[in-house]
Amino acid sequence: MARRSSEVTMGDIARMANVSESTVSRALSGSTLVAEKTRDRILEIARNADFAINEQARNLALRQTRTIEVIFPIERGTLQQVSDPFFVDMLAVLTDELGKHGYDVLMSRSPPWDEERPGCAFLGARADGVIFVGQGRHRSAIRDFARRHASVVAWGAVSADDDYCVIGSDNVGGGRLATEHMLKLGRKRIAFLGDTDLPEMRQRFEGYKQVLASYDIPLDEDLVIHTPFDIEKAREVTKPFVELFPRYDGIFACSDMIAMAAIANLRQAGIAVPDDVSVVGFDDIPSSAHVSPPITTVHQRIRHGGKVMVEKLIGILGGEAQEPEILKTELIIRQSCGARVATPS
Amino acid sequence: MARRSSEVTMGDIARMANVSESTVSRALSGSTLVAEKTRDRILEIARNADFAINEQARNLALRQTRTIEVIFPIERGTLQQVSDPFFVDMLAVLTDELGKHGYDVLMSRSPPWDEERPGCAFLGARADGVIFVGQGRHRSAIRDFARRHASVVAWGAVSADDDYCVIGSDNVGGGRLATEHMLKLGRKRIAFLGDTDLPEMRQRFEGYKQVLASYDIPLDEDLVIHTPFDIEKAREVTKPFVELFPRYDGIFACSDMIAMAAIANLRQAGIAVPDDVSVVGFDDIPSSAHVSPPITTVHQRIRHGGKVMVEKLIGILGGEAQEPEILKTELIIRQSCGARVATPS
DNA sequence: TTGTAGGCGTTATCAA
DNA sequence: TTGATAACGCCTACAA
Repeated sequence: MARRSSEVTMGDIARMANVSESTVSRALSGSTLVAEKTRDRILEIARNADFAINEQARNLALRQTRTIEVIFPIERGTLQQVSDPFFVDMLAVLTDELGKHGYDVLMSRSPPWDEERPGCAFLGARADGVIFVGQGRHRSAIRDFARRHASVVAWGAVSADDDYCVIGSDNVGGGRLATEHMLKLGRKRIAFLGDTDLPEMRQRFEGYKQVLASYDIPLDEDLVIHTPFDIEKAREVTKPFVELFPRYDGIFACSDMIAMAAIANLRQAGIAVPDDVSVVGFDDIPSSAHVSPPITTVHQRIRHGGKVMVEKLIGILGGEAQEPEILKTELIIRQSCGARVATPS
Repeated sequence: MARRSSEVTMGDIARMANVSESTVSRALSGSTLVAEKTRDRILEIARNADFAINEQARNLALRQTRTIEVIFPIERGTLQQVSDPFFVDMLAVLTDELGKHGYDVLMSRSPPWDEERPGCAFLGARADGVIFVGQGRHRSAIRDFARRHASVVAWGAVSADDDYCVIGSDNVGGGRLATEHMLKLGRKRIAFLGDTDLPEMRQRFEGYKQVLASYDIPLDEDLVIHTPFDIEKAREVTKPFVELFPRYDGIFACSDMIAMAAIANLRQAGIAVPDDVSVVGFDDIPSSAHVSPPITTVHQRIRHGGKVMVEKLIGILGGEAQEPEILKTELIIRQSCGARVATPS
């Protein structure tokens, strides 16, 4: 139903045009060192022959790849996790921004060191640089990788001892915003839903704890629920949690998807959001504004973050050192935490 | 903060080990034509030197790319469109499946012919094959591309006159399922929300019309609303539409995101779903089961579809012709269309 | 078991 | 303005 292309090379075109390969190369690259007539003739021939340049060879000669590897270090099998709109948005931004700079995007779901060949530190210098979208549980591996190999930029939890360039949201601040918002609304017992094994979530948890402490509220371990990202699993995990009501009157969910799962369970149990329980999410994914109730959430500047990562990486490729950057987060107040505030009439 | 890798080549390793380049090559590729001692010594040296093989050169020599280009032909600027979980799920599946076959994934958001170089039919044979995730408004361009160049597989509306391998859902059937479900529940005036410029949506619209016809219900053009995918825009577009109530008592939305947007507007206008209006979506995205009300929708077998596309493409690369395939759709009944049915007690 | 030589398709340098 | 020629880094006969 479809055939391989005919693999015409510059040599073939050269032969057809009765010129040398170099002339063909010049004509195709728009060099001024070719007579206009010659160029036009060559282009015509190339077009008719369905010539497609071999980028591998070209890049080899030019000593470049013009490719950036974008890695989503996500456990295999947990497909749903990627469905989190966060990843898509990020991927779309990265693809666009890298494209503007002339780079292609090589997608990976596993870090390069998973694919070792004997003797190769890692499989293939197939990209000029690498962007990790999330560091997951691989921080030290990434650090090691960055030290030895390609230019690296990562999205995730920024910390003082990073020795590669990390860009990420102010998760601690975001956690504070979310928690404090509910306390100010008069909520007293705020639960935390998220996976504190992940550095970013741990930072959000940190912000949560800070605010509790500043309000002299002791941390209730029973209200800290280890909740995965995947909405199905989050739904399962939060089902028994819902029964703890009324031990809590507020929920800080580490992502909007988790917030949705929790709200679904609460509703099913006849617990009203926000009347009985306030909920704040994290991410500000597109649909969070359009569900019922619209979710109050901590906005992450994903678009901006993607742009910054690309800029930094380009900088690094150009030989400049780049500083990490922490992006401000912002509380988007909707209706899931307290009608008193959200629906002034 | 990160340096380029030192670009050690096989030649360097060879020199360090006092052997020829070919021996290094053999050692690294696990050939049996190397003495074990030699190999171990070479591997040791390579590892210490942080050697990373240059895949470009390797692939050039092997006359392969081991790369598949995955194209999401989505208009630039409409970032949100990609956020549709459909795309992410598909991308994740494709990445996994292609990975199993040893292929890397090159992401693109624009078709190759957008990046013409003078004289090149398209920029670069940078992949062994191409997967189009959605054909958008580019059908004839894709057809042309497929005829002349790489091995192509596409996701989208399957039609009899395709001359390349298209995989897609039974959209007509899905449209029928959705529409008929509401009619059977006693709804009489079903609205259609979607972008009929896109072939897949047109097929769903086709199914919708077929059912109306079989029920002797005339098509009411005012109830056919040209609605974009992006949830924000869908929300805007459906706002005035909501005011047409009660001219309709059912809505067939071409995607779950559109359904969500419509439901949000209905609720805001005080119109109850499903009591006043039934809503059926399309896609069965993960969150559709966890919003309120849970959305009745037409399930697309995305995972399966992705696998099939990869299998077909691999087949084509192996020289076998491949047939197009239409994937069954299934109605997932939840609560957005009629409590009578969805909540038996 | 190892080395030599030629080639993969392109670009760049140097002559002509 | 054009054409040899030598890279680019790796692979693979063929020879030793």
